[in-house]
Amino acid sequence: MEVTPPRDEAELMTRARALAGLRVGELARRLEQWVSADPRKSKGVAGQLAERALGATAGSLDEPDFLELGIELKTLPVAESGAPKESTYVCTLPLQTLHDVDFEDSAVFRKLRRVLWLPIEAASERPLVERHYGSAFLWSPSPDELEVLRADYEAVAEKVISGRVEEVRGDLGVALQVRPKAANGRQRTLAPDGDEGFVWTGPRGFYLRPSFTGALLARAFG
Amino acid sequence: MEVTPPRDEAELMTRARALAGLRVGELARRLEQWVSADPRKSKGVAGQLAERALGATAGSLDEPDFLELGIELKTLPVAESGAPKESTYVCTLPLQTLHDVDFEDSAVFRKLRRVLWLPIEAASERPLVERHYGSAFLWSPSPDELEVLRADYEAVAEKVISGRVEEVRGDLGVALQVRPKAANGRQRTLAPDGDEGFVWTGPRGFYLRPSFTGALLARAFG
DNA sequence: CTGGATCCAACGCTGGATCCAC
DNA sequence: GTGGATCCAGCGTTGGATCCAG
Repeated sequence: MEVTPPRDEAELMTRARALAGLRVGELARRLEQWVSADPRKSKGVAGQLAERALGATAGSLDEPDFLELGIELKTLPVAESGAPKESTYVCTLPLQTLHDVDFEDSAVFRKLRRVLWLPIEAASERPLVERHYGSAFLWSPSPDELEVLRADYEAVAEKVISGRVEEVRGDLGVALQVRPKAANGRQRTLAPDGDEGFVWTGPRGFYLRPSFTGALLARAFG
Repeated sequence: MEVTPPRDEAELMTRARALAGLRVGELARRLEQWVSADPRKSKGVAGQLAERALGATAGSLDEPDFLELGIELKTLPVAESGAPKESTYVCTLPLQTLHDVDFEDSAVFRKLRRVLWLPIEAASERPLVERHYGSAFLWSPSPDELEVLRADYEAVAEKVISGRVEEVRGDLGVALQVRPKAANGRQRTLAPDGDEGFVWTGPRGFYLRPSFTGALLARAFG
């Protein structure tokens, strides 16, 4: 079952509304995709199923999920309390090429310019296939949110550019956090180290903190 | 069956001499590796079998096949006439990073600094498994050969750096040729295009022309 | 509840080259 | 014979994220 890309925002939202209340297992059945029962082996599966159901461009590299609409899809795991259960992955931290990139030209900005948030139930005692999708909502950062993101981004960029990559840890940032992003802790990649030099370090990614996405949920649902 | 890396040049040459006269199918049997009967699907297999038999470092990335000896292995398909039947792949053309690389610092130079050439029968009507390995010989470029290679390399580098990548075609070069290197013709990669700009173009590789490797054969075997 | 560690699939890139139309 | 097109395996990277120790 392949779904064509949505022609416009209205079509995308119609499809997204049709997901609200659906169990992950039911969507997997419709799309004829098997889902592992091991939680460690089914990370990301709910998001990939949603991509297929909504007609996201398959295998798009460094492009929005809905290319012609300029919209990125993110599932957002929500605990029983109503708060996000996990941080949200944004993109890889480009250690090699951060130097000549202003925030407005960054992958972070491009990814977050327009996001379709799709909440999903995330009580860890409930098996993935039993969890329900929620009501999706479109979001673009407000001027205030943009300034917070920009400040966090620039603090990270400044450290990387000046060769202090080991200071770029998870405790940085109000909204935008940096954490390891790799298959395991032994992975290594190159980062700048002073003029012309390089050091090996762990690959990292940008993430949105739960406090930030929680505020978006609150604004959307009151 | 795993073979340990050769401890020194003498051990490498002893192993290489043991390959002379051996059929590809026989070596595959000893190494317990299946070989496709479709010639299009068995490109490169004779070389990979030789690597395993001689104890080349497995999966070495951008390093010589015999790391501690600084020696690269290349099989050389030889027609009944005694001339090379194909050009020899050297390395990828690094479109992004050619700018600050002199010939002596280039991947081409590093790959060709010291090569163990392993001739192999290449009458196309003979199935791969029936073809025989020949007598291997060590080679390093003579001063004259180095100058030819350098001139070809610099001509290519000059075009790439000045943003004229579309002029970098197979008709360039006396010894060192540039040809497409990709899974298919639709592959695209980025190349410089004037100051700060980029253009999409096909990935390319450096190859040695048959006339060049033919001269090496003639020198080695008279 | 924070932040380091980890999991899978898909795709790209590299290294091994030869195929084959003109 | 030239030179553009192509084939496979192995491994790295990215994009989808969540797991889980302290």
